[in-house]
Amino acid sequence: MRLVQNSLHQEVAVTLREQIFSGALLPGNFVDEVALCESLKISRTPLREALKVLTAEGLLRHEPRRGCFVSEVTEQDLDDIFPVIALLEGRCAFEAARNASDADLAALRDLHDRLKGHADTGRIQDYYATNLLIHEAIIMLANNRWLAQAIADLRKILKLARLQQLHAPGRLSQSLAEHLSVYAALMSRDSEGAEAAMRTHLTRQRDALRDLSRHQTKSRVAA
Amino acid sequence: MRLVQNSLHQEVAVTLREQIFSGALLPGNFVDEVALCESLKISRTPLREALKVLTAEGLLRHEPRRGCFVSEVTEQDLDDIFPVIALLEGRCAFEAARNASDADLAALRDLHDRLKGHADTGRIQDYYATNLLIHEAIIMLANNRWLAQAIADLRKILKLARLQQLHAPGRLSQSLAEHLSVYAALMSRDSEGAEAAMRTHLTRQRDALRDLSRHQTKSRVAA
DNA sequence: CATTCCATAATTACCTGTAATTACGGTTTA
DNA sequence: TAAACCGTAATTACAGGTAATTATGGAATG
Repeated sequence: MRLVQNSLHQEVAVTLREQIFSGALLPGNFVDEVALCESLKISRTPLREALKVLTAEGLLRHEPRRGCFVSEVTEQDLDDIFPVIALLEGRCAFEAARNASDADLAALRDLHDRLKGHADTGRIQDYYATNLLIHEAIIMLANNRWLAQAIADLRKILKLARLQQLHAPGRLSQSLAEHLSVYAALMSRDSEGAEAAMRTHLTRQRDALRDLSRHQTKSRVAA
Repeated sequence: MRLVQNSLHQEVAVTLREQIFSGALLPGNFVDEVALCESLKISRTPLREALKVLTAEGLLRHEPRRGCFVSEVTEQDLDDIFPVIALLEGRCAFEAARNASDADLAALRDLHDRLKGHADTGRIQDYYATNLLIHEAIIMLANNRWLAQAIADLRKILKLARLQQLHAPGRLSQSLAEHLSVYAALMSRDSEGAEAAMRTHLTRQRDALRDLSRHQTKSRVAA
């Protein structure tokens, strides 16, 4: 019997990711090693190892002899990332349409019912949580480890960007309709239709974000 | 003026990658920390930091309290990875057809001339080197940092797998024809044609490798 | 004879000290 | 007054030591 306790640097990496995604460490911020060591009550070695890992993931940027900074995501990055995710998740939808069992489709149906419920009642947080579950379910159904990995890598960066953004107001009903379109294609085992619908969904999501950020910028300038 | 000397762990990471890709460290092999420290004449800290980075990249697998091992790539991995690269590099070709300047196309023409030369004279090593240059050129022309990053991540794993494989004998002329097909589409600014041709090229490459590995396995069993 | 247990050796993981580099503040100088 | 220079403080990077876990080999036991 082997009871492998994870390395400390792995747990520290998890903690750091949480701190970044929760906004405790903001994009552009300097990562203070000694302060983190004290707050986490660990020594510098495992922390520094975790920093190397997060840097390799793209969440941090490392400047030799100067330290680590939380990565900043530009509009250009989003313009680059979204088409790639659309491509990759589109492929997931394509494969999912072929692989999904009846039970899988039933589970998806349940998720979409909940999604519609959240959209109708306007619960944005719940909507996004369920939305994420659906995306993850479809990614799982594609049953391709490396496809999933590539998407996860990019989604990490998107998650960073989301900290700098507001949520679009009228986006929910549009997003729901797009999701139902993907779902309908999956139900009828239309792989190409599912792929196209998923691409459309993610492309529109980028469009919505872009409109929003334009508005944000304008109000900032106005204020 | 700032003269930033790279961190030691970064240089060690580069060295380790070279050792892996050159076959000095083979897939499945245990990575002996103390032995590497002595051969590289460094202490354990920067080496261990580099190991964390390579692990995050997927080149190494880390088992807590047991050490690091060079990743092994299965046929299933290849079946998963190639379609994704085909998708991503297909997109690169699509964008390249739109972005390429006349000078870019001229440079590509030169590369393809050399590719043909190597194919005609049967210089496999040179062929693969030039082949790689063409792929990289098209990736650069797509001008999408994250698309390039995703491809680079996956190609690292492919490079690992290539150590375990032979080269297909009659593949060169077929590969050349596929490349010329991509090139022709780029020349005529046919983005969708370029995308489709690049996908075909990478799909066929997987097919060729699969046939080869079947043959390898059979001869191993026979021997 | 196989299996379990224990002690020892080897190795990983973590901590801390030292060296090296950078940032900062005050002083001097043009 | 502004700019450049130098000394000090702070911080990163590397090295080596200590603790903790795992692997190994031999002895004891069923």
